[in-house]
Amino acid sequence: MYDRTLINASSPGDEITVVGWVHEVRDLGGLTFLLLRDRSGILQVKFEKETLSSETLSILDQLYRESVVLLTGMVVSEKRAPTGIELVPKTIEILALSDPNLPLDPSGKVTSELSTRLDKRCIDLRRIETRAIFEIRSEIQRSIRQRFYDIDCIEINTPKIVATGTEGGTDLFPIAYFGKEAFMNQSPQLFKQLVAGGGIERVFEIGPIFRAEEHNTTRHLNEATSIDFEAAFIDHEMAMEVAEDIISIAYHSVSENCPQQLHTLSLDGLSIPETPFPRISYDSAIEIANGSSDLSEPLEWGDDLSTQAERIIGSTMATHYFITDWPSEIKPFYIQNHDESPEISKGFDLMHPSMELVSGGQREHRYDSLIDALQNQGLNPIDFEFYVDMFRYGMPPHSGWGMGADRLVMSMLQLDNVREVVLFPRDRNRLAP
RNA sequence: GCCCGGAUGGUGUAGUGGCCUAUCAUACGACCCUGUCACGGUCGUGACUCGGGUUCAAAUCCCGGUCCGGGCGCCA
Repeated sequence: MYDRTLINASSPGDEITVVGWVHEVRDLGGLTFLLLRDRSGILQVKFEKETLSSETLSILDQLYRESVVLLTGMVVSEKRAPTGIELVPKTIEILALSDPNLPLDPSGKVTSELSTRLDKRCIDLRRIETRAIFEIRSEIQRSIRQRFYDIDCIEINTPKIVATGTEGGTDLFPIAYFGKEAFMNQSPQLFKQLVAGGGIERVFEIGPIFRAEEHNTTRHLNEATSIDFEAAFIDHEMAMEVAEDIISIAYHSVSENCPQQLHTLSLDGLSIPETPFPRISYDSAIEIANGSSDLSEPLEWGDDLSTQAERIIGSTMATHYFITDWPSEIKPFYIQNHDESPEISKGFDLMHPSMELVSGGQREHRYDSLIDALQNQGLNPIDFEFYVDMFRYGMPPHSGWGMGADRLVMSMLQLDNVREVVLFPRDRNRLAP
């Protein structure tokens, strides 16, 4: 559209055309500085009034912050300028005028509440901090995708409209489907198993999941992005190795490729968690929690870990860690149990000190055991026929996991609300934009 | 689902019964200013979530609604 030069690619002596947003105007009287912002940075433009035409002066007068302009001119070296260079303009053209009453301040002089920022996300995206978050999120997904390809995975897409839930169907969003009962899928779980256990063996998917729980926390959403992995002929131990490798590669890539964005977020020298992550059993997790005086209610074997318990264990571990050997009864039916002690499962969780990041395990691939497991959890195998039936035709041993992409970004960037890392979050009361 | 908290100019805030004709910052307008970099200075514009109640008097107390934030449960 325009043959333009990016701000960070312009150097002294260049005759350039730049386009972008008016970040700020500083009128000193005879001299006016305009700070122009594009996706690459901010450039100071100098207007000396006595050299300007009345036309240019009147344009300058209408330029509210966040208006979009096109400027041509000469880049000069100027040590008094913030970036060491400034633009001496020849022409200025307004591409889009902005209303002066901005719904939030992209220059960051006045802070805005998260809810205001989410309501006006388009304007919020003009803040360099917000942009840094999504640039990093993209790098995380790019590097993870790359790693999956490197370990021979195929990227798949499974349906988001389903007839039945993963673990029952209580917390699903019902939708109208030509007169039939249907739901938004809460997880690709069953489908990715069918693909991995089909002929493809190694698969991954990065896609949306939907949960209808009316929770109200800073780490839950009703629409989230899940990074799913599933592979045939690997056990839960190997699946854990893949999980920690994926986390590790994400940290390394961001550290290496996003120094500018990390700096913007005051995260210079991002610390990279060391692998392998410690593995602790469910039993010792309970022990750690119960050994703390901060725990208000002691846990009994078979209880799920409370948020408080998770925090206590997290601060004790002080790094990413796995919890293994969970009681079978609190893991889903598709998780395989240890043959020698069936009350213990081959399920695992990968925890960040502040929250759960990954849930996975070795799957039950034996038809009879799977039917038993379904029934033990009060589910009707008939409801899962499309899935269960396939286990009659040579389902290989397989394992996998699902990782909360939003939580990965949130925990890496030490943000206190998952909505910060989702462009247009869906929560209990937010459905737009 | 249970529980707690909040709503004041465009934005972010101060204000716990009369001192509020409501503070400050930013924004916007006018004027001054040729090296700002959160530019500065002077003046100005602009707001109490809605409905009901208590009171001589309500932004402030009470009840209800709406909207929002958060904790727990559960999970990714």
